[in-house]
Amino acid sequence: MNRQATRPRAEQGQLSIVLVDDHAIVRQGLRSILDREDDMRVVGEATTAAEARVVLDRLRPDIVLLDLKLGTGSDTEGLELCSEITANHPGIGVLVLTTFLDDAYVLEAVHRGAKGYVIKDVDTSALVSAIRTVARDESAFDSRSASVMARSIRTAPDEPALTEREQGVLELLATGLSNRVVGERLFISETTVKFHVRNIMRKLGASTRAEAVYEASKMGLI
Amino acid sequence: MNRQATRPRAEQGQLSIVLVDDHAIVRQGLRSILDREDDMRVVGEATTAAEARVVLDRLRPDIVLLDLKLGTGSDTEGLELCSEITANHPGIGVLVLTTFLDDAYVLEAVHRGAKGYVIKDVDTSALVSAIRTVARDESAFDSRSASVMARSIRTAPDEPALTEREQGVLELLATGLSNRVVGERLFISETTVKFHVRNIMRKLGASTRAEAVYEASKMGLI
DNA sequence: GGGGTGCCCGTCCGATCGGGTAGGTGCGGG
DNA sequence: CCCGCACCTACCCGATCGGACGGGCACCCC
Repeated sequence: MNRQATRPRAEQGQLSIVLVDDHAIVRQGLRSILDREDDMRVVGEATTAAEARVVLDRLRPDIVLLDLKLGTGSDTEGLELCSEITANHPGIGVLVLTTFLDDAYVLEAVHRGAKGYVIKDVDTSALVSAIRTVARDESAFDSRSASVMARSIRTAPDEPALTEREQGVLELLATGLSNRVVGERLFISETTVKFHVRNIMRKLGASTRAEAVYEASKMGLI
Repeated sequence: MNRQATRPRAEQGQLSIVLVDDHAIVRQGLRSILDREDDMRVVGEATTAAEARVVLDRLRPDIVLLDLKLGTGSDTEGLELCSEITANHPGIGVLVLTTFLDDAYVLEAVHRGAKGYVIKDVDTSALVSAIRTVARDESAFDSRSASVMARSIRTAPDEPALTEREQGVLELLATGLSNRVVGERLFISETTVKFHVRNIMRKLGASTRAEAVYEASKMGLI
């Protein structure tokens, strides 16, 4: 561990990689795995989005392995970082690496320019092969991610996007409040609440509020 | 990596450890971290509950680091394994290691004899210290886990346990079916469905079916 | 045998939901 | 300037829910 890493880029032919993950255990695991590959070199690590911005700006690696769930903060922190990287550093290939498969997240990550999406429970050879794929500027999605995308394309054309108001109504719905009480909380009439509830159910493809809550919960909206 | 590990037990004074986790990355990370500690030695690994049974039976380590989420199968696989280990191998200290904090899981793990509960995003020193704590046969819970337990003690005396029937009703509830239709699906009368729904709501502390679905979703029941 | 629990069923009723109709406002982009 | 969109409101109505009574049967454990 006494190697110097002063140079921003790895040697010729080597892929420089930065790890962004708040789990020390995972970072250590990735390091161990990647250090065994002759053509790869982990040149930096970051544990938060803020730290990642600094590190990436300075090191400009070929690849960044990005965990979308960063810390306990906002769930979109990792996604926003993903957008930023692809916008500001087109040369950096973003390979998203998460713990489990979340349909909404896969799609969001793709929209935001991730070149690959890998679940952490892949074996090590699949991971390094995904990295090489992204390094060739191709897309790397494991079979499960791919099926998620395929499914979403044929089932959900676009719009599960709830408006701000609907989101607020939805959150109160989940706590078991009636339309009338939700209206009182949000200072709107019961009629309006019903209006929003119906729109929520329509957008989520649910036929009752209970199902809407279930779908929203699955999609991570609440 | 060419060391032999033929002997089931580590040398005198060393803690023998077995890793049970389906993520290769995590296992590798744990190995790297623990191998740096002079008094610890990773003597085996397992990726599934079945594999773990064999490995633990043969190696009988001092400590097992157990990820509760094993594979894509049943969510209770890890918990059941936890029970088995504490029942069949009282000498093995179970330190549960999961990706994120799930209130219900922490409690379940404790009930089933886990001596410690650590979230994967702790830093490495906290992890090794937790291992040493468990090795001394003390309890090791990080502050967040401890607060979950404290909270559950004062808010939920015991019984979120749903009966099999209630579980079935709950799952259909989440799909937005009415009491009548749920009854048709389960070949019971609508009245009986209402009976179960009310019991579900009571057990989950919910006042409507929507809230019940939300709570159940949070608790990982559906 | 009593007591606990899971499971099953019924009737009654007021409150609420789901869905339809009809409108209005404000704000931004083509 | 008009269109779309988010947001708000009102009336109506049948279906459903949530909760309150009442009952039953089978099981296991003390």
